[in-house]
Amino acid sequence: MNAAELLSHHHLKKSSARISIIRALQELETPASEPEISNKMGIHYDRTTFYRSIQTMVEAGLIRKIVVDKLVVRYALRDKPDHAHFYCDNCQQLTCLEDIHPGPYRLPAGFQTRESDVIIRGLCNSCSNHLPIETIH
Amino acid sequence: MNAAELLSHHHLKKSSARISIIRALQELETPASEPEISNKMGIHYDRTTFYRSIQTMVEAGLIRKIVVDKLVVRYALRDKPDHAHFYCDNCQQLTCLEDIHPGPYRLPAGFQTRESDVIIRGLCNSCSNHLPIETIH
DNA sequence: TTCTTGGTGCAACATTGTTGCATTTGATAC
DNA sequence: GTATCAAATGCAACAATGTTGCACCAAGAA
Ligand SMILES: [Mn+2]
Ligand SMILES: [Mn+2]
Ligand SMILES: [Zn+2]
Ligand SMILES: [Zn+2]
Repeated sequence: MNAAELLSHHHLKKSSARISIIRALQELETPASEPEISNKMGIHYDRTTFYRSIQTMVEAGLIRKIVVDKLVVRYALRDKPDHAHFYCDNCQQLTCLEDIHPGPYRLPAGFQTRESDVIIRGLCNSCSNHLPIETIH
Repeated sequence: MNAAELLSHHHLKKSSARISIIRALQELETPASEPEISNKMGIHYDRTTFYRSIQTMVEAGLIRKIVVDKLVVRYALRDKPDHAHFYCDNCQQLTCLEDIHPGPYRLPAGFQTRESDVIIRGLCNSCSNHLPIETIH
């Protein structure tokens, strides 16, 4: 599904910023940070517009915002069912754990879930294999 | 358990900053942000020292850092078993869901979990009762 | 083509966390 | 108690990320 189709699917106007953000995310194929996305978007990039566009698309459900930790925020197209994410403390790579689905959670009476996040931090397979234990503090 | 005992329990030096952070968290009784904690700490507050002290105590396992979203970070004493947290999009209150425990998760081979977070966002019981539906956008 | 709503670009600002370095303090040994 | 030394603190400067106000522009509908 291309950028224009995704936008009309979510009842959003087509606009240059939105289209280039979506294309950047499609090329990157993995959840990406603002700097990573802006690199793909080339010149004529405005940070304010980025944040406003991202927010619109997040609220529309087109894009997923994954907050691993303060200073570690990644964005991804919401093209797969919700799933947990693994963040490697060593190599900073974010891995989609598409087999781990959040919830459903049994909440106290009256609480309404809008969205849930599962973030697992640790060492990824590559780092736990290649790293001598002493260097992991 | 008082502040000094908690520190020695975790093999950390007693220091004025650490003690007053712990006391603030004990008084607040709920996960609190840096501004909330610093208010409780009164005058003679230094933000750099706060962040260095918090980091030390988080790494020692004395304090839990709960990242709800960028610009929404809360800290709490790690005095209960790990549990999920509910963040109300309307009133911004963070509720401990002590009955919901994260994981254990079955990860791909080689992945090692160090810590996991479950954040559920939506409307709390108070807000879903009192709020007319139209005002929830 | 015109109209209108909403998107964009820019400047200024806000919040939260970090780094370097000189000074002070807590814990231990004497 | 006093000396010692590593570690904690305080301050200034900086960095990263997101927000707000406002003038201008562009997409989509009439
Ligand atoms: Mn994912
Ligand atoms: Mn809690
Ligand atoms: Zn890794
Ligand atoms: Zn609420």
